[in-house]
Amino acid sequence: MLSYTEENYLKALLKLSFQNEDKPEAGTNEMAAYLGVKPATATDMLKKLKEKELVTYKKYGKILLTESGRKSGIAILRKHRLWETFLYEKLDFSWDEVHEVAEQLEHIQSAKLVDKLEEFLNFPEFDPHGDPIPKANGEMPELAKSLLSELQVGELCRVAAVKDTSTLFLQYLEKLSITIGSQLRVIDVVPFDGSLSIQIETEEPRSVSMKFAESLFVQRI
Amino acid sequence: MLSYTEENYLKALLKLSFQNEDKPEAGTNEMAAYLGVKPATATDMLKKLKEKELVTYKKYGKILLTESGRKSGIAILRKHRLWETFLYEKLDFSWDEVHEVAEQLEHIQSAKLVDKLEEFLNFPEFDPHGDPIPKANGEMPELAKSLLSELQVGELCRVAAVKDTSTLFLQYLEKLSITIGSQLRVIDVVPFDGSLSIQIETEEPRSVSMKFAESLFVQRI
DNA sequence: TATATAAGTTAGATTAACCTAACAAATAAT
DNA sequence: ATTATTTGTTAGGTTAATCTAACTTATATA
Repeated sequence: MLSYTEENYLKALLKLSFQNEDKPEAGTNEMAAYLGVKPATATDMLKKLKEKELVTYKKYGKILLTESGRKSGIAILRKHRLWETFLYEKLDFSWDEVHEVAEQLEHIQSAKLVDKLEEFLNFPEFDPHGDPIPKANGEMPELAKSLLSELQVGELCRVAAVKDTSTLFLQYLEKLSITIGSQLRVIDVVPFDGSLSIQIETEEPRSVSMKFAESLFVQRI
Repeated sequence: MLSYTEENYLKALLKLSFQNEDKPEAGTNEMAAYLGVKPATATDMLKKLKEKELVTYKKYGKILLTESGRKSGIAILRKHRLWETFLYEKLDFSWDEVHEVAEQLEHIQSAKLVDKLEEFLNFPEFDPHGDPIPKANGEMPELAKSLLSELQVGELCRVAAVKDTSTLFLQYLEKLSITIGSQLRVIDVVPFDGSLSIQIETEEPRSVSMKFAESLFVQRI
């Protein structure tokens, strides 16, 4: 059985492996920063995780999840995203409130609970942020995502997920009334600074920064 | 903020205070036994709780919740029972499966979560075991107590309290191994003298007098 | 009342998760 | 290639929650 903390390390490693797309390994400092602990602490924990064969790692080397570690990580991510969906859909939590609570709920131990929760929610494929919810067998529904910044003038898309999950960004989205599924059209692109003018649903076009456009995953339609 | 463990001590103390009806205080060994730790461990923790003014207690003396400690305990009990209700009603957990998971869920920190959960469940007054769910303000719905003599043949109930507190009656209860919480079923009623045949837990049915049945408060389940 | 038993405390140790400070290795910059 | 910087490790310490063993106080019994 994994401790609360061990679970957090595995989940962090998994998330980092998603972030760093093509290189799934992470470094000690990266881990420590992500988890808000000191590097020395991460080193200690990584030794323990290695002992339990959840990560492969050697002194001064890169950290990688083993198959078993990945499986555990996915199970936690699954719980996290199912709980987020529950909070959002059933308990009227807003987009930016779900994460913090799901962060606690993801550690509840009960196989039955997770599966029943999934059933109760009607086997959702994506959480409120548009991220895929792993299935019980570990598979993840794939979604053809592009960044908003990659679209051409005139293209129409649907908001699929956020790349940046910071509260500030989520609150900004809320202010713009953009949610998962919102329809956007790229009206204009300013090559000078990468900013672009977009139409949200049927509203008046408005300008957003390149940083913004690089933080939003969309699906072309 | 209270730690997971501190919360458990407060809840235990509250539960023990319910159990020992008219004397709400508990002893170190009692606490330790209830929580599955050694008495020495309980002593240490009680000192800490005293420091935080959650219990009143002096060396070799009895342990009692302060007002603040009681409030915290009730808040945890509230969460526990709301979660049990959720598991039972929404996720098809069985009666005996809910406790273990609720034991974990009760420690999730989020005022909003509890209140929204309560709303989602339609402000239930009792949990699946028939125990009252404290309201947000700490009040407890009184359980509708009936006299055993008011029940119909076939009805199932839980012993809630005694009306007669005489030693003779209490000793008789002890002999029958009936305590608060014992489950009884009315098997038969004899109109002639008001005596009735009851099944105590899963034992063989036995006969008791009308006087007996009029001295025991029960809760229908 | 004296003593035996039960109840409770203290002291010292352990483990998990964290820290700081000092050091070592790897990588980047001149 | 040498140095500077970044990255990672080690050693030693802290805190919360637990333990065992030895001790003390309170209560029950003869």
